Amino acid sequence: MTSPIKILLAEDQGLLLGALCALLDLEPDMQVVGKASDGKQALQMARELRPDILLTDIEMPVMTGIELARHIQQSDLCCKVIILTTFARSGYLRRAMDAGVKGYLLKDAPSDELANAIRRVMQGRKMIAPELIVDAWEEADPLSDKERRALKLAADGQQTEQIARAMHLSPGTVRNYLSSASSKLNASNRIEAARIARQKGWL
Amino acid sequence: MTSPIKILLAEDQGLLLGALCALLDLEPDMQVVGKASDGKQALQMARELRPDILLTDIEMPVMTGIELARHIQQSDLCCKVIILTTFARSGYLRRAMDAGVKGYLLKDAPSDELANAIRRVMQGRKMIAPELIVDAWEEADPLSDKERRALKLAADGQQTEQIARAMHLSPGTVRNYLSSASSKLNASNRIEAARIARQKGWL
DNA sequence: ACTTTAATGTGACAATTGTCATTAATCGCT
DNA sequence: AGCGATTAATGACAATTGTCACATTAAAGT
Repeated sequence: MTSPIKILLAEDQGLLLGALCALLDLEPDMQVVGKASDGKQALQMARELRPDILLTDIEMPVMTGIELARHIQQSDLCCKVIILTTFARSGYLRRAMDAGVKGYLLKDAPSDELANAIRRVMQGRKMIAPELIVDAWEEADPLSDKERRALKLAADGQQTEQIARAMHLSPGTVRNYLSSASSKLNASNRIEAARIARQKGWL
Repeated sequence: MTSPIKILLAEDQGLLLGALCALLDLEPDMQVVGKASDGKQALQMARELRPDILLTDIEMPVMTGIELARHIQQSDLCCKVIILTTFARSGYLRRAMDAGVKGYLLKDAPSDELANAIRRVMQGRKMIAPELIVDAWEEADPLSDKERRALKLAADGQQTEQIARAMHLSPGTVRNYLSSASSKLNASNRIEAARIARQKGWL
């Protein structure tokens, strides 16, 4: 047997970070070499520690897991990124694959599968949570950037006037954007549109 | 030293459940005697296994952690319940205290604090996440039941007409409820009202 | 029996939102 | 310069929402 698989963890939820570390350290062929609680920190540690695997959450402060994966991909590090997230959203998966990740797992999965997934990825395979494989061939995000931004603000309860100020647009234009977003998503108002978009991971 | 602290875990996120188990089993004075992935299952296991501590999430399928705590309290089990949740919402904490829980911790906390918190609770202390202690003396939930229900549906993007049908009320009445909810929460529309209510844990 | 109180409904009006057709300005491209 | 595409704005109108004053009804006290 060769040297153990060196793993770097990135997860902002302190408890899960520590617990994952305990879990993986139980595996004789793995070794957690570092723990980061945001994306930026993880990137820096990856450069120093040269892990084989970077296991990261998506939603983290400072830098998201997706951005992190993109940076790793563009660097000279030969570190395989595995995403570990709560959200079974097809939009996230698509963006993650574009960023070159090797695995996309859900926190819902039983914990004993994790170590195996890591080993498979080390062998060069890709591991995608089964719940998502079907979804993956779903529609692409139809929203424009402006539509997305307006929808986000609307979902917070801001009204047209305020959204317009925030986006440096006229109220009329904002209503146009929200209207077109709604029609693209087959929603009957901005709130429903936001809900749908969020559920698909487009928001 | 006496026998180890017997712990039952309830958590629907499979990965965290397994990882927590690994983490706690590292402590020499603790022993995880059971793992449940929903509230109902946890209640049944608590009756069979008689753990000293029940460590549970709030948001679980079938039965929430709060309901679970209430059942335990009303039973003859002398099992101390500790809530472990992502959400720093004062409403949740209040309801949890009413249900007689002995601890309320956040998943954000560093993992090494968990074992200590459990030991403290075993000694009869109460452990509340510091972020929440300030919040705890905040305002009580001002919403009526109908207001809450209407707000929930509105937050989904349903419009007055549909909400009215769902609640067997006239559209006018629904608008009245939403209006009064908004004014109670100092919101300027139903969406903002829903956002505020959700943030406080009232929804 | 006679208030009181809470829950529900109505109607009216203003404000906000949704929809659409049309126009204007800007940019890249040939 | 001229063409299409993109982005932003306008105006008009209908629909939905927010607000409030005011019935109506049915318990719940006293």
